[in-house]
Amino acid sequence: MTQKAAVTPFEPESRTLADRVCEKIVDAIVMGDIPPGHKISEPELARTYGISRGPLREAIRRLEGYRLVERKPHVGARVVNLSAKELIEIYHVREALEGMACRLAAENMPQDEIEGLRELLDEHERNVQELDGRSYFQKEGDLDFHHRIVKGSKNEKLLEVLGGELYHLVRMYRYKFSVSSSRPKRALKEHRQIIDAIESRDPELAEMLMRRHIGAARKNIEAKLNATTETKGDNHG
Amino acid sequence: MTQKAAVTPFEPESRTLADRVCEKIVDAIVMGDIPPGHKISEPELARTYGISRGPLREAIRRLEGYRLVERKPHVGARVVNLSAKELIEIYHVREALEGMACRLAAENMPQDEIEGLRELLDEHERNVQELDGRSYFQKEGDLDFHHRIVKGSKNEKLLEVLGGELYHLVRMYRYKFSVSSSRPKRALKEHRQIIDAIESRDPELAEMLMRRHIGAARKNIEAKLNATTETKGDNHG
DNA sequence: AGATTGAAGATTGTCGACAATCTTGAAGTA
DNA sequence: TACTTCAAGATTGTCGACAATCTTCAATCT
Repeated sequence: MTQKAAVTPFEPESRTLADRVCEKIVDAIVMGDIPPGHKISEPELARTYGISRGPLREAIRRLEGYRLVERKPHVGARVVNLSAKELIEIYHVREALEGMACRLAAENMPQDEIEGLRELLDEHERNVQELDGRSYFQKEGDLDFHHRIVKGSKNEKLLEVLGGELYHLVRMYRYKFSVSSSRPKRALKEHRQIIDAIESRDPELAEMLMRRHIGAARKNIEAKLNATTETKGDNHG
Repeated sequence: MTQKAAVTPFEPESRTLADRVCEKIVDAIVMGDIPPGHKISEPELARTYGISRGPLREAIRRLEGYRLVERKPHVGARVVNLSAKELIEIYHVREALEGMACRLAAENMPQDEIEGLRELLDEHERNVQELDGRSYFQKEGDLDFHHRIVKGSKNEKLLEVLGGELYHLVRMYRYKFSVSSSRPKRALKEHRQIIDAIESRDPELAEMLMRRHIGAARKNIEAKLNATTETKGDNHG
């Protein structure tokens, strides 16, 4: 708190190089700038981001923890290319985990967070009415809704697993499949039912509704996949 | 397949240095040789295992992925020291995840794996009768039972999450709390009920029984924690 | 022609050294 | 005495270079 801020020209960026570069690569992968199945070349990325291979390898190792890349010894890392089966598997995991999160949220979520969630849903409703159908922002909003419920469960481990391993993958693939946002009104109604159950402090109902909600999204994807499998086959030709 | 094997004296150890050292450190932490809360010194461990800091940092980063250590920038890594709250949280996650695994196992587990699981339980029963009470091996056997069911779900992501983030922590703390092995006969009976439900291809019942089983273990730990909290306070003084 | 072998190139794994940051302890002051 | 300051030591972050391994592709053999 002395003149420290004056000495450093722009920002000290207390975070490490690996931190920042990892974040950038995550965005690049999630946004599709680095497509699924693409090779992760250490020298190339090191040049791209202007850093040495040391912190870059640290960043790549973190991406592996996020399940965004897969590494083989002496061969290198590639961006994951989820098969249809794996994508469905993730939704089974989400159903179990977020169902439990919803149950715990019904027990532990503070009243003010519940009210904040209701305001979020009101905002979503305005977006849905406005765009009426192809609600682009609904996707982010949907993840925000789910994220807040997990936080409301007050279970740190739940947040770690969902946020650390599954969240990035879901973000990565939400652009391909319009996951429940194809029926935004229906999803919004389900969201309101869920928050009602949480506010009623009814853990069993809250869990059941969330599992049904995610299960419906899964079946929606399964249907789309079955439809496209006929014409296009598996992904990644 | 030429005389390649003759050239290499002992074993090529195709695995990387980081792989082997990581495994050793995992064992050291799980076995308690490196106690919870202990500082992970890079130079010290590098000397201990006779390697450079490069692969050692790789190993430590992997330990962070296993949730066995926590790192802070410019400070270092420490072995995690789970609070009572966190330990309970893990059992909530297990209840959700393994409940789903059990549901899926009832749908997907092949008949031969089910029979293998029955043989495992027969072996457990012999151990229980033999030792009648303090069944040391029951702990490993219990984890083996749960692991096989997760494999039987045929859901790779489920296996990744449970095996990658939670399994090591459960192994690490199973020595402190005798988790359900305090009632081995009861646990064995529950295991048989679960495998019956799986063989009956009854997903709902299978999930319910597994969740009840893990929930009972959790309540068992909660009781022990409440009992010891009075005398000893939180862990890690 | 097709398959196999081998060498050249590139990439990953490992190492040692330097810079930046944190921790520790003593010296100095109110 | 208690608190602040600061300097020495140690630790982590970063870098560049070398070694081991993999990949690629051309030359050779069947």
